[in-house]
Amino acid sequence: MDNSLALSRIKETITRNGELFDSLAQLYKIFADSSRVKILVALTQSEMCVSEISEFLSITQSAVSHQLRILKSSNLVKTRRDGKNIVYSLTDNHVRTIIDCGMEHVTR
Amino acid sequence: MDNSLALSRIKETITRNGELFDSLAQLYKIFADSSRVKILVALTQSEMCVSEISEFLSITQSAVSHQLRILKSSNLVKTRRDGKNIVYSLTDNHVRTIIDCGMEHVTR
DNA sequence: TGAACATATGAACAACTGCTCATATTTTGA
DNA sequence: TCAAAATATGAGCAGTTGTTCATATGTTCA
Repeated sequence: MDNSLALSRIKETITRNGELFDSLAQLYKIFADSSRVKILVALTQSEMCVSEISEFLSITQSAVSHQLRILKSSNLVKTRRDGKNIVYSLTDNHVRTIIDCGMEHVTR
Repeated sequence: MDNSLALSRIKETITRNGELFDSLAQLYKIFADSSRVKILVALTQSEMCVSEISEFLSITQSAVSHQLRILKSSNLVKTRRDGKNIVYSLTDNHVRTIIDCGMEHVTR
């Protein structure tokens, strides 16, 4: 059987949409770190500030802050000020969906 | 408002299920590379052998082979021999689901 | 059998990542 | 107004990752 026609169509798809798949990999890169995943999972439960997050991650406040900056610049979380605290929360429900989706695979 | 009770429950959840979230991050790490994503997307369309994959990725055959080894050892793809060729295909539909899920976010 | 083809493997390297430490910035409340 | 508290930022570093090059392994078919 000759499937070279199908293959060239696939090749075309991958080549033409290359940047799209780059963004996809870029998105997954954000979820590809244990600290960030835990932060995001926690935020699916409740908004919280940096020091609260630091409490259950065994990394410094500085490290948490660095990670939150990555999450914010990727538009996965947003902030609001509450006195001395900066309160972080998820921007939308996409994060929840993506985590649930991966969880389904991990716990299968 | 005092939400310290809720917070300690979240902290408990994150701490107790730490390894689970580690695996989740580990899973996403596999999707966090442009070459691997493109390989997986291609395989959602059709099974194919190493040289065919090399054709539409701008990396060497060796690099493709290295990536396929990662995908195989993570159980995302399986192989069968067909003469001189090793044909790769997805082990199940989880991969498709995860890609679709991320795609939804990227193309929104 | 042996040359040609397809794939796998190992070493080496540059680029990237996540962390800590030190310090800067911003806000509160006495 | 100023010390204390909360967060952000930058430099530096060790560990990881994706690639290439060279080469090994395995398969076909003349």
